[in-house]
Amino acid sequence: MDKAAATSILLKRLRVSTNIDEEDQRAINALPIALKQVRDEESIVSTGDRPSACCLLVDGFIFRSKVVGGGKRQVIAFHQPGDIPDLQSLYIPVLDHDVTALGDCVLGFISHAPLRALVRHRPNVAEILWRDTLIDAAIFREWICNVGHRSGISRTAHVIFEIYTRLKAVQRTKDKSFQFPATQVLLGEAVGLSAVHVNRVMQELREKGLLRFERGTVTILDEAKLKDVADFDPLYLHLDPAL
Amino acid sequence: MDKAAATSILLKRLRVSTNIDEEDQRAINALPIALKQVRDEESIVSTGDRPSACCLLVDGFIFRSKVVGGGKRQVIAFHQPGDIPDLQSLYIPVLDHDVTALGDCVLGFISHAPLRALVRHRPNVAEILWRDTLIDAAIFREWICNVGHRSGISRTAHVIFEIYTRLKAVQRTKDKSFQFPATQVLLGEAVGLSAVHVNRVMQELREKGLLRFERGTVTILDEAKLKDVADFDPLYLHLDPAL
DNA sequence: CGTCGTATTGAAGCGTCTCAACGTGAGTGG
DNA sequence: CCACTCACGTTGAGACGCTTCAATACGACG
Repeated sequence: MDKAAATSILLKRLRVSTNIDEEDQRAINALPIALKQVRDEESIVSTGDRPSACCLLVDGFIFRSKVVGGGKRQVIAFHQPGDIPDLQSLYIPVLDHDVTALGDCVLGFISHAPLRALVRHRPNVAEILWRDTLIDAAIFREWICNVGHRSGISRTAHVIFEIYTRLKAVQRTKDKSFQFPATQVLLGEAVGLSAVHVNRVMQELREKGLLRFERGTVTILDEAKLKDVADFDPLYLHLDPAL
Repeated sequence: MDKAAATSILLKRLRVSTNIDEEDQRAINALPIALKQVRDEESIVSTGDRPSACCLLVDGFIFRSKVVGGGKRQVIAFHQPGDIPDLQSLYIPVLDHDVTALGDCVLGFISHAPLRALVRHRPNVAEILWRDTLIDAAIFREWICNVGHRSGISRTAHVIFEIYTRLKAVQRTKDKSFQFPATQVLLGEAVGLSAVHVNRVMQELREKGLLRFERGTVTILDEAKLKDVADFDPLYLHLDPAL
């Protein structure tokens, strides 16, 4: 895993739009990226930090979380390769949540200065990055609905189906299964359920033949039914930038 | 309420940063804004729409919502004058939620074309607008925590304290009270509680001497205690752009 | 081979929901 | 100006989803 791999992931992500021209690509290629390995559960940036770089997730998973009254933790997002989980730090200096590695992963740090310069001089790139943060927000909105109005089984199915859909979009699923090293405890922190209840929900999902969730790998057994139980409509992911 | 008033609200909002220069202000002043009155509960834009303009809230309140399985509605945001609730439509063509008037209000529509041109030629303005959408996202994150991990009374206190804090920041509160024409049903849709339970929570908040919520006006009785019950930390609002 | 994190199971408790009834005030038409 | 209506707020009672606590099982790892 080297700098070229990181640049390639970034380019792939930005090139979803046809607006990127050769000049833009050259500028992106010229971007300095500092690679770093982090291990499972390792903190990347935390609440109150004022980072001077953004972090591109090159390989592995990341989650973002906030601490809610009395020390409980709410997971607010899961990220996959290609995502820049703290892109907002470019324009909001103080971080209002924590970013943590979910399993071992590879990061590429891009300093704010060159990134800001890129955004200033390459409006096409700026638009795509802005758009990326807007989709981030769209996912947050869906998560509000998820924890706000769906039942335990439905919301659990929903987060998993979301991850599945996003991974499939970048060819990171094998058949109907994918790696996802979250524990039931962490999943509970994401959907606002106790770990005990997540466990019961998982059993129900398994018994109903919808999915298996075991030791870091998820297998979708019945995609249509799962989507139905999850009350999942992919519109909010805005996967096709033309739409 | 005329176009000058709308432009003034917009300028005030954008000028939070010292980065805006005279040239930027001229460009903002030149922006065509079409005023429109809408009445309580009237739909402004809906899921699936492809708006060709963004809407600046000039006076009144707006809420955004999504429909969750089986017709239930989740309110995902409340907006106040100066906000542009559908700014994201500038770069995400299809809307993934509904935008509705909360009480009668005055809107200023700004077409995408001149807004995109402004963003292209005035990077200072682009940054502030981008920042605005990032703060929007920060508020969504906090709402996930709210519905995910807080008790009924705490989450209800939290939304109200958030509105209070944001209104105070733009001098739209009188002493410790402000206008807010939401019903208990709508509030329930925002915090993920039934209307019946919101009612009971409101009684508890009143009995504890924390706040009164009556016919469109909210009065904060004990700011410190309410903040405590709400588990409220204003960091996520990023009110001071210098921080 | 013991230890520790994770998954699993059971049972009791409670926060919130649902249903259903009733109160209240504002607006409307006769 | 009264009677009607309707939306909103309020109250009570029973049901249920989920939590908490506590104990056990399992598997990875030093």
